[in-house]
Amino acid sequence: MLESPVPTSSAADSTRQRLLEAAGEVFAEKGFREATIREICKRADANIAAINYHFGGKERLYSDVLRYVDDAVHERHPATSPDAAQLPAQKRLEFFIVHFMHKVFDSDRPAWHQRLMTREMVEPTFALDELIDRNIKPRSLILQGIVRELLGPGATDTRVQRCAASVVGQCLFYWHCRPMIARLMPHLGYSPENLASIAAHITNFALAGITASRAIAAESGARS
Amino acid sequence: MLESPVPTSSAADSTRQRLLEAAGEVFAEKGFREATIREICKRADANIAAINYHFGGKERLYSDVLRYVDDAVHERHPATSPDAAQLPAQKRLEFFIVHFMHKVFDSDRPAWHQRLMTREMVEPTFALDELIDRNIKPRSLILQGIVRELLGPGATDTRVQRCAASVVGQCLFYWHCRPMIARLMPHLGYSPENLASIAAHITNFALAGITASRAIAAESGARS
DNA sequence: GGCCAGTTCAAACGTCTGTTTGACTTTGCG
DNA sequence: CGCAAAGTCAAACAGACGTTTGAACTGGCC
Repeated sequence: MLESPVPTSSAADSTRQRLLEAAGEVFAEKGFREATIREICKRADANIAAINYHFGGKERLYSDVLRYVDDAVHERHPATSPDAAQLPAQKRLEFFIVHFMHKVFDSDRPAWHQRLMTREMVEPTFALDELIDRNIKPRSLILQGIVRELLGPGATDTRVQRCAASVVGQCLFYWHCRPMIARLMPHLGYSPENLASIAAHITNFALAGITASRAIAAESGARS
Repeated sequence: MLESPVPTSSAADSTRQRLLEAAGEVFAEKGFREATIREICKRADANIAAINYHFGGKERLYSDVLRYVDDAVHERHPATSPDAAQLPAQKRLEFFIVHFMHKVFDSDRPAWHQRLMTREMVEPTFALDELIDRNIKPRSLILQGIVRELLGPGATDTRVQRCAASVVGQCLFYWHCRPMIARLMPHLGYSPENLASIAAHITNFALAGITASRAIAAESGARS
């Protein structure tokens, strides 16, 4: 109502849009259960009944918000660089890790995304399966492709997946354990420089780990 | 009432004890907010008012449960082997990783522990600080000691902490992202053999990563 | 027995939740 | 304009929640 930059969206979408934004904030802060539609509506300057009118209930609002935020954030943060085909696997791994870290710690509007995802991991809701098929699985396959190339031909799926897990696990630790890290190492912040430095560490660490895994595979393969 | 193996505990502790056990279960399953004292009391065969009588409220019950479970689990799963002093750092790292994985995926009674800890990470409560000082910090220092030895003299604190983070991050990924892993790689279970195999992978991966980090430190140190 | 602190119990309280209701206003179109 | 559909709003609803209450029961001690 106050602003409608995109003329194609009807005026009716305005409250709907504001509700989506406000709900993203509140759900990320409080989680599904602890978030109240009263607070969401207050932040969106909407009436309580608007949620049931536009979304049909709190649950359907939640899954709509999740889809909305997930798509927005995956549009902002690509998993592969445009010229990926010409880059060696090492560079593509570096690109993946750097952008993964930036996606996770993006302090811009869709900062709720990672919070919402984390909550889905702690207590999956009806909305998780769709998210995985839609965005997580494709990205997982991209990473596995990179890792497979680094492991060389003949690497088993299990080995590829474990190495990929080691990559993502290193990145996500800084997110998942933030409250603990903040208390154990208060000096460690998440400035862009720090993020880049951490990403560089993870890349080196992972490349060495993958190379070692390749050597072990070759060794046990030769033995058999 | 039905059983009191330790004669020193008075009969009055019986309901209190049952409430602690039941509350551990329910809090782990539902989280603090979504867990209801009515369900806890039903599982403990106690009256609703018992919680306020014995603990003084839901919040104080929660922090008592957290302390209770945390101590129990850290007693079961040591961070260092008894003969640690005589073992090389590689072996101590392996021991740490294997037992860390077992602690996290312990399917016995205190299986709630990791769930409760994860919830504290997603939304820290008043109880987190005490837990960190009591159990997490000492274990973190043990791991940092091992890593520091592997990195060699002169390793900066930052480098030590990042390598330690890479170790723990790899382990916790399998826990934190369980719902996702279950959907992306349904075949991957958490049997003891699988756990041991994953621990072995992480150990090798981490040792190679730490060695590489040591080489980079030496290189940049030599350059300056 | 008489007494009292410790403990249990069913019932009720006040508050907060998501949802529904029915009247009201706005919008789009002939 | 006239009118139906779309949207908004304050108020009320029914249910669940944590907590409180006051009476009933338990056991040990004089």
